[in-house]
Amino acid sequence: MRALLRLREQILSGEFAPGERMSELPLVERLGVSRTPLRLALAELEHEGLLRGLVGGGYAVREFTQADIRDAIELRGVLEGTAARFAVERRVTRRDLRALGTINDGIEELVHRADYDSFERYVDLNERFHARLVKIARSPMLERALAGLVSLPFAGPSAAFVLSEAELPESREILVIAHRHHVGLIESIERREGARAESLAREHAHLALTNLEIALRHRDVLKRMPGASLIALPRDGEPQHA
Amino acid sequence: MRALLRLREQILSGEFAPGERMSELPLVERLGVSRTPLRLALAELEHEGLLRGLVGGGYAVREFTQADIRDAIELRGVLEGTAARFAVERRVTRRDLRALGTINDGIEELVHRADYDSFERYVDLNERFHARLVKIARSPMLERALAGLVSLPFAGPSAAFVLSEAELPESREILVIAHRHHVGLIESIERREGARAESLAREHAHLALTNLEIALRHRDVLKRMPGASLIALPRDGEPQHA
DNA sequence: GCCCATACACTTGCATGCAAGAACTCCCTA
DNA sequence: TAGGGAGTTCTTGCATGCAAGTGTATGGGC
Repeated sequence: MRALLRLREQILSGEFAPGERMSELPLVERLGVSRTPLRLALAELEHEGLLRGLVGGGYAVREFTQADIRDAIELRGVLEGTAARFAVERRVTRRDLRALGTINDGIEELVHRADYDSFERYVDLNERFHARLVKIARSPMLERALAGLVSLPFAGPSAAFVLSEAELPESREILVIAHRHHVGLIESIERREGARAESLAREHAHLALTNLEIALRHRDVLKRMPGASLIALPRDGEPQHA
Repeated sequence: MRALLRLREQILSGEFAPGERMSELPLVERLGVSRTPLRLALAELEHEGLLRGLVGGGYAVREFTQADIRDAIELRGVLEGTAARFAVERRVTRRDLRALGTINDGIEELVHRADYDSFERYVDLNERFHARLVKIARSPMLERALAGLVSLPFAGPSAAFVLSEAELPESREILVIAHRHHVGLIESIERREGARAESLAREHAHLALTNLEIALRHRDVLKRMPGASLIALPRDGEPQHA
């Protein structure tokens, strides 16, 4: 377990160049564990998507294009939209809706604050809102599919909120809009409006995409995002095909 | 690798009771491999969804409810629908469309035949159609998400076609309808009708669900499906909550 | 007779040693 | 000088031995 945690941390902090082969022996002395747990950790991280297997055995850090990130976020929207629709179709309880409402009330209080503690609490509440939304869909399969997506460092529901920490002017508005999306989601689920709930969840994810595109224009901000070194940034003047 | 293949095969053929602890030492002599590759295989199968980790370490064969299976198939529809929409939005090439058409023409020829060889060819062509559909979405993230789903034994695009092999009267009609769905999918993608393409793919997956529900009424047929022993069948007179 | 404590056995997790395979380099030959 | 072959080294994959933790069973004490 130690091997997994330390290795993931080192990968996300950019200590390995994407694409280069990660030989086991150097990693053994770097992480202070034996090859057996290391191999397990490498296999685990391949499943998470952070590593990719090489042809002759061995692994390399995976590199993500901006298109990959866009797709991952959009797919999260698609799956969370399905979660919202499932919640509607499966008669969510009032208790679940109240829980969502309470979390979102907590978010509302924080939207207009600017200190770092508030930011941390915001991220925590936001994660809990999204986790609860998936939970009320009552679908282990859906939970599994979403878990496979948000294991990617930039695909989670709060990944792009490095912006508000950075106090960019756009970030405040985005928090307001995100809160409004949450309100609409609760409302549409309560009224059994499945199609609206699904679209809203998709649009909500697109907000993260907007967030990300702002971050990509402020690369100093992007650097704070864990796993930023895994993103293939196009060299200036070399447009990346969408 | 040997360990992984043999273990998966034995699980799918029902040689382990769902829920019971799979100790390593008995598996070692059963599979004829050492504990090291065995542990890797166990971890791999946990990721595939066939095993679940137990609290104090160790694994058990996972049991799937009918609701799980329904959800997995519906999620495949959601993701393949997204693939179809991506294909539209990303300007699929004529070459890709031709390839889909060619595969589907091959399917049309087989729909009205009844021999076993034709069944095998049908399954092969069907798999290729779905694989190509995902490919033309040009999204590695989407491919990954779908791969995580269809690793489940009953969620793949051809899993429920044990029916037509069994020559049930309903199965012939279902093949005709499935072929028509494929035609509609190609058409809508060609005409850049993203919403229609997405809905059609979803409806197409629902056909597999219909298929499965027929199979659940003919349990002798269900038995032919690999991994059937992992399905929690409700005891008669004990309705399963949907 | 019942409950608690201790000891034993079984389980998983880790480390190390070994073998097989592939790639790279160096040398020899054409 | 260039190409091929052989040797060496580095790589991953597998097996086994060992230790630590947990659960259970048995015995002793209250």
